[in-house]
Amino acid sequence: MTDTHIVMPFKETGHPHRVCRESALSAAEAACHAKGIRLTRLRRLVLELIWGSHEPVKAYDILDKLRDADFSSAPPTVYRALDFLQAEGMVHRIESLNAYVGCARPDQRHASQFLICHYCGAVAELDDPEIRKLLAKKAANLGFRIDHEVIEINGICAECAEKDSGNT
Amino acid sequence: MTDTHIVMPFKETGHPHRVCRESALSAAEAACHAKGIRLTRLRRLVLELIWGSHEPVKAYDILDKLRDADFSSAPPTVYRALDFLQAEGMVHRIESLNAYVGCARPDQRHASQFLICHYCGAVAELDDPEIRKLLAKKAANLGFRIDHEVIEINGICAECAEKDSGNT
DNA sequence: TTGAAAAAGTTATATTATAACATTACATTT
DNA sequence: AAATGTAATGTTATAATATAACTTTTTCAA
Repeated sequence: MTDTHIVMPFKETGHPHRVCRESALSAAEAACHAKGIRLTRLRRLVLELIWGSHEPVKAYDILDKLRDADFSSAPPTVYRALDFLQAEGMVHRIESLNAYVGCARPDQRHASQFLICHYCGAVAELDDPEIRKLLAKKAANLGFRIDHEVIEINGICAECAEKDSGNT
Repeated sequence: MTDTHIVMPFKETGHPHRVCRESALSAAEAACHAKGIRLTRLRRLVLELIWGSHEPVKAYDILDKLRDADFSSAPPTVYRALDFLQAEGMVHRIESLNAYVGCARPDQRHASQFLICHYCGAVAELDDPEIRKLLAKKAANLGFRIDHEVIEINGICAECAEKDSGNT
């Protein structure tokens, strides 16, 4: 048996993604209020755009959309918002894609393991204690002090694998 | 006990890094000859430059050095060589650094786990079967088919941790 | 209300990477 | 050796990603 915590699954189960987004935004607002930091209109909008899909979103795509909301569409605008959201754990950067995904659990610091489907582009986020512990142990064996883990597993998700085998 | 395979340690043990480099280059030449592919002067030089240190090397830094050897220093020159070397398993790309390291074991396909010391900049490469298996198991539980793993653990290596605690 | 700090705007530029086409080098057949 | 085809490299242009440095605006608290 596994105690894998699925922070974000590939496919929403029983509700539209809009629900994820709304709940993430409410949580973000509450968290910022609690911490005394500001989820400004810009930051909120960037977070909203990132939550627009299960797929990682690129900085310049966000930037294009900011124009529609009358924000400056100069790069620093989006990168600053992204920096803030990352620092507060509301979004994660996917290094191998230069793209950003929302995090459903900004409240607790956690290690993430991302599964990236290169067929549909969706990303799932896990926080698996066994993986975390094993890596910690291996690192410790070498006297290495872990600061941050980048774990991005590329492959094909269950749904796409099925579709794929359907074709011939 | 662990069966972690250390593909490349942080610190060479008992020999200068030059020895690693020379042996990597000889191995590369032999491998290319055996496979009937060409380790041209350009490709060999790029590989040599990457093996120049334990630290990941950036594409444009390589490019600068190619100029000294009378190669075109236009970006495609280096990116094509890097593509070739990666495809043949002679170098790995570190996604979180946009940089490249030599691989001491180009002969066998393997998963890699990189430990990156953000103090000294050095990178170690592991191929740990336990990690590989655990990730495979976790992925399989979700019906996910792994294609390629990006595992880049950021932190402080043993040697730097020591130095660091030395200062106060 | 005003002054400090935080956020956002603005301009410029750095860094990383690829597309598309031209030329050269190499290996093979003639 | 000449002709040919392919692989490799050169060249030019540009795309994509990201940051520096400075200005203006907003916010909030004294």
